[in-house]
Amino acid sequence: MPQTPSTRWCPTPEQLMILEEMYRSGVRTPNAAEIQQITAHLAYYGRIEGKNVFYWFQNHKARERQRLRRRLCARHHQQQPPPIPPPPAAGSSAAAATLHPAVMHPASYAATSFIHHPHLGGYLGTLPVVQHPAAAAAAGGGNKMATAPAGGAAFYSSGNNNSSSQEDWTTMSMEPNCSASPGSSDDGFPLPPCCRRPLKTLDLFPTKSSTGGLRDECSSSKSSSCSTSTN
Amino acid sequence: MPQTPSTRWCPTPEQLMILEEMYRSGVRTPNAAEIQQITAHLAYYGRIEGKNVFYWFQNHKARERQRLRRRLCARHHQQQPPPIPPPPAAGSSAAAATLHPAVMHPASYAATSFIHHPHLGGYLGTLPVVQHPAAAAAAGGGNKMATAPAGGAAFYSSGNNNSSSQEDWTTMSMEPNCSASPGSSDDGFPLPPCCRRPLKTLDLFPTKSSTGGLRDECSSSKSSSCSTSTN
DNA sequence: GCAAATTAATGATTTATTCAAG
DNA sequence: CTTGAATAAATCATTAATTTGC
Repeated sequence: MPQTPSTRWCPTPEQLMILEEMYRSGVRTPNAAEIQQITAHLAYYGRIEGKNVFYWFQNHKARERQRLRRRLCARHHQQQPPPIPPPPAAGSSAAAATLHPAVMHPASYAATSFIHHPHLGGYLGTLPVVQHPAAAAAAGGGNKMATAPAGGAAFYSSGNNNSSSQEDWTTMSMEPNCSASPGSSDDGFPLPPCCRRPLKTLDLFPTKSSTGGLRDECSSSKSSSCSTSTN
Repeated sequence: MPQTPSTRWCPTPEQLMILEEMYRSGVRTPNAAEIQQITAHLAYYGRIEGKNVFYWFQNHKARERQRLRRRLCARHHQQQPPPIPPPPAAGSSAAAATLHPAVMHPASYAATSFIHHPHLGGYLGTLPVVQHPAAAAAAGGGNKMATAPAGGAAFYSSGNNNSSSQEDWTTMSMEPNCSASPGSSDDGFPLPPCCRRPLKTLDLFPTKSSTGGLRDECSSSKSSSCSTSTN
């Protein structure tokens, strides 16, 4: 085995820099098409797959939030506010810009601001800052791709029986052969936009408790499941 | 628009029956290839996509567990065990079989029992009961498909800018053009099986608190969570 | 008997948690 | 310890049941 078939992706510094820049620019949950673009561009700097990009944003978002919570909680506990409350990544006071209020309507994403960053000249310029993946639903493709969007992550099953898993089931939308809701329209299912609202996507500090608030995090040992209060 | 372009999949009774039968047979997290098979077969009874199958198993598993937890908790609280603890769907006393201990090793799935059910003559017979998606990793494909498995769910971004999102990024694994770990092996990435163990997958009753124990569930409050409150 | 209003189920997404590689 | 990868839990949102008023 020549060059260590590492099991997991090791982002190169360039890749990382670009990703972080994008994150700071507001990209949080790129959809399939965007991930594809990003992957293609980052591939110039080293091996990378779409799922890596997806996971990176997923993890980065989650851990940023986690870090913030932990920090906040610590401050709240020991009354010792650290100098920089929420320093996102490498930015100035991008705290307000890092995460948009997320109250925009999905339909507006399609035409949302295009970012022009020095580091990412021309690249990010072609990538609309889409906060919510569901946004594109408003665009409504014409073919089945619209119905069966594009693919996803999670459940990266390493799917390979020796069977033929060439095509991707995520994009597979089949039509009935006999009866039961005769979806005859081949290009049918215009996918009624039904513009999903931003879903909430709790920005950083959900106001709605809903278990997703700020669980323990701060309680030194993870065992104490935030048992201090009501729970 | 002829026939109600419903935004979400409405399983036909036949589809539902088959799915439940499969679930009862032990199928919990089919991998991409299996989902593809299932989808293809179910498509005979009505429109269906791969993601629908994925989501169905995901939800069914989660809600079965939830139901059990809730029930157990209720029983523990009011000391009044209900007559039929977990009557899954159309099954007999499948309670014990509904949820396997999930301690089997992934590698063993590949050769696990093939099911022959009266209702599913010949169909389920061709589908190995794979519990954990990672199982197939042991089989090891040969090409890039092995590296970028097959696709997933979650983050079904309805991905369609007007851009070209034809191909799926989930299967997209790119090679560097210049340097940085020149993954030259075209069929490379033997994908070291590294058979993931079931992850713990807190079976039903996690012993490790970790917040994921059995939160409220049973606590009367949080009623309905539907329309009356929060929203 | 039907149709609007409510409630219960459940399909679809997002977030949190966990494991393990480096 | 950091972080990529993966799964489970929580949440949102829509559809089907069910109820209620006429």
